[in-house]
Amino acid sequence: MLAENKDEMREKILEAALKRFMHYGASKTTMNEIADDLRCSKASLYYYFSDKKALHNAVLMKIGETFFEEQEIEADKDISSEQIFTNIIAIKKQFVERYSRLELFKILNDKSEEIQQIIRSVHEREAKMLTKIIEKGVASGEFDVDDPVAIAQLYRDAMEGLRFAGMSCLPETIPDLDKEAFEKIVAQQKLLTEIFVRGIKKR
Amino acid sequence: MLAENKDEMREKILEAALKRFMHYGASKTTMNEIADDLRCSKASLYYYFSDKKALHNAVLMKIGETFFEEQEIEADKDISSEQIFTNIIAIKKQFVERYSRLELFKILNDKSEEIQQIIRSVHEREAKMLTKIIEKGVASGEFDVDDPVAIAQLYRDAMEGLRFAGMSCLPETIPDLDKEAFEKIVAQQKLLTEIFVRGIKKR
DNA sequence: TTTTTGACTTTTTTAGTTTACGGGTCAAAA
DNA sequence: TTTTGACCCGTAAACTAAAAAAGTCAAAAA
Repeated sequence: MLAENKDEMREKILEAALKRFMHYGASKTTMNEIADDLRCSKASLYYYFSDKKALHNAVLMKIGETFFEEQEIEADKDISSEQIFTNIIAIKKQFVERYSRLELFKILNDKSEEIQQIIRSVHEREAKMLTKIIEKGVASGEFDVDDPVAIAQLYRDAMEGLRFAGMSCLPETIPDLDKEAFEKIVAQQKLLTEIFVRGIKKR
Repeated sequence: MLAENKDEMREKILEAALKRFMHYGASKTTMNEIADDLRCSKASLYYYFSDKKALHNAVLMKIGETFFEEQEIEADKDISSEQIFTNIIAIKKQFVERYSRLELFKILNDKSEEIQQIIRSVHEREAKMLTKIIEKGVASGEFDVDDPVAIAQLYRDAMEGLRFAGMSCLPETIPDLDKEAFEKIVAQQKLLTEIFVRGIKKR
């Protein structure tokens, strides 16, 4: 037996899968390859995960969880809202750099109900966090906004949207973000954050 | 002869092409169909346009020109910057509604040098217009910005980016904008404009 | 001389077929 | 309870042939 118990084996599988995913991309990784890495049979994987998509989702959740925790810790810090936003941008930047080879978009692109559910819950969690930050600002008298929820969503969408700036059309070929373009996007996110914060500040 | 002179014939072809493009989409329109509509031979079209792409580009330029003129007239009006931005959003909205069936993205998606050139010049023209608006605001003491060019580009990218909000991944299938989602994007653009303008206002 | 055209060639799309690979199952073994 | 080899099966890539559309040109028409 490879592991002491079921959970540990699941964990080992997730680690092996993540390693492959980060090296070759999720879509180019076969169940056989993961099994071979673990010196076990493919059938074993199916004992722990009902199918390949379940494995994808589990990997996704695993890395997503730590990603979110980092942000939420940042969000609770007792610093200016603008500083919080900037720090969150930095965390996201790290995350993208770290997991760029993972081809997350290919996993996310499938329109299955499970994935859609995950995406929705991620959005919700992100929205909650951002709303909380803004509400904190309102409570402290820093901000003057009517509808913190709408403002949070707008901020979120604007940040995400900047990633697509410059491509006036839909890129079916994934634009492998060259260092330069990537840095520019981050710089724009920071600048927009600055303006946005000023724009909702009480005066 | 169908037309008095060469320019008039070119014009007639462009009109026929645009009609077809708007009805069936650019990619589903053949040169033969356009020729048949005009009761002329396909070979005639090639006398006026070197190839199909040249026809695409010409149609693009034609509608793009009027589109830009409308905006530039708006940009020169003597009203508040915020009002100008809002009016430009409305013009763009009309334009998208009007030409949505044209499948512009399919034309724009090809990476040929000619198209890229057009896109670059469009971006430049848009940048110039927005920069001018902001500079006007700076001159009148309404705005306080260091680098109007950078701010204009940021505003432009943020507006464009909002179109992609909510799709956390790259949609290879073109999202035919349902009325509802479309209206939401426009609303967000207006709201972000409001905040953005406040954010760069002198205080 | 300028413009148009029918007949032609070349290129691209599409639809149909085959094949190989990877996802997934299961009864038996450990 | 966990693991496995052998097997099945659906699908996506690879190939192919046929159709359609793009593009050319010499000769006719204006």
